Amino acid sequence: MQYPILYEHFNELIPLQKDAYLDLEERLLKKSLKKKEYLIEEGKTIKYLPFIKDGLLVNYRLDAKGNTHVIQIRYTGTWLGDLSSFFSSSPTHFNIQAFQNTELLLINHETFEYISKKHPIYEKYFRIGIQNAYNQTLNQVYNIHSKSAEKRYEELLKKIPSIIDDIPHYMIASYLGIQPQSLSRIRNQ
Amino acid sequence: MQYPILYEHFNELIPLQKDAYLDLEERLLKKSLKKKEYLIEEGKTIKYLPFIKDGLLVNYRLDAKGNTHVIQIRYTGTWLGDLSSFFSSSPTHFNIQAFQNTELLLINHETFEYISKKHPIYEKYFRIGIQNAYNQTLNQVYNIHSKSAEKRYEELLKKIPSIIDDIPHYMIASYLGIQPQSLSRIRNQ
DNA sequence: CGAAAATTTGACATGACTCAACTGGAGTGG
DNA sequence: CCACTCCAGTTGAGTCATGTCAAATTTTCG
Repeated sequence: MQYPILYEHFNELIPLQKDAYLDLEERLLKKSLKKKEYLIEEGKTIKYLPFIKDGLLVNYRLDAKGNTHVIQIRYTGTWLGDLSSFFSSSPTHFNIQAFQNTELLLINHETFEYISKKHPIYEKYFRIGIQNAYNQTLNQVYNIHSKSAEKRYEELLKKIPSIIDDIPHYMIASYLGIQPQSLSRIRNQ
Repeated sequence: MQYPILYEHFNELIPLQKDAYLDLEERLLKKSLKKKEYLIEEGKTIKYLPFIKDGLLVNYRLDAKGNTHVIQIRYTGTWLGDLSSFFSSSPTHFNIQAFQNTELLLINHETFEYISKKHPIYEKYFRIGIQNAYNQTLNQVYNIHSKSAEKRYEELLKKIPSIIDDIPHYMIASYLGIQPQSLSRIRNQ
């Protein structure tokens, strides 16, 4: 087994037979990103489901005025791509950028088709994984609506203390839905 | 076939064999809600996946101060429940209320287990359905971060012109993340 | 070291909130 | 069927959190 972190990740959701896992593992593609490099850029069609073997990815969208809006920040041991673009082969609206050197494992369409047909448990696995991501995002909407920027910042820091050193502050500000100046003032207390 | 709207709904995502559909249909439970009645209340554990056969549901959360925050508004032909509570048998944080008389079709655990084992295509169907809901919610986060309350209101009205007559304005305001007074002022132009 | 990028600070503007009062319509009971 | 009550919606005045614009400072990195 080459990637115990991925095997563990599956097993946390549902028990996975080792041979079913290995059947996937040997078909995974690898990709490395250097700091500041992009995994996904707006307008392209996404061909992979990316798992972060080690590193850090930030997902943002650009609005009509060219301002960036960070939607998601994900660390080692999670997935971050664009399911919609991958499954419908349509151009993505997202930009996903690494802010540390990052190692990825990729599933392409052929492999996805193969493993979900051969081992139907994978379809269930992806259902649960996406369901968890959906719940997180509903929670994100609730947080934006119910809490001040300051409180959201505090909670983020509590959840991910290292974040302040991991990515530029203007990206954290954007994730919180505020300007870098405002984050600076919040931090100044 | 008793509920062509549900059959259509499945078929829009992936082709579904009629016998597989009927196998589900005969196991569905029915539930009616009168205007203002609740489908889901905070603290309870959700036992069903609810499909809106006809009507309108609003999903909101209460914060520490007791203020309500509307997260989702869903009409006929869609699902709205709490997947997390249903699948993990944990108490929900959500309140889901009908604002018109509403007819629901319910899937319970037993039925979910039965149909997803008997017809594995359903697991794929739910994966895709949840994936679409997830994408909608990501889009919601992007909208909150990138657009003014006024613009979000305009876009909501454009997407669902009838909404202003369907539910109380204070619920629409909450969905937009603003106070009823602010919505009133926005509308006054 | 030096240029470019990121962060901070200051001054001022503004969108949305809060509190309070008022208006209008829906539903209820006599 | 009217009178009353209650709730939703509106309006006004003042406040506050965050934005905007501009400049200064600090950090990063070739």
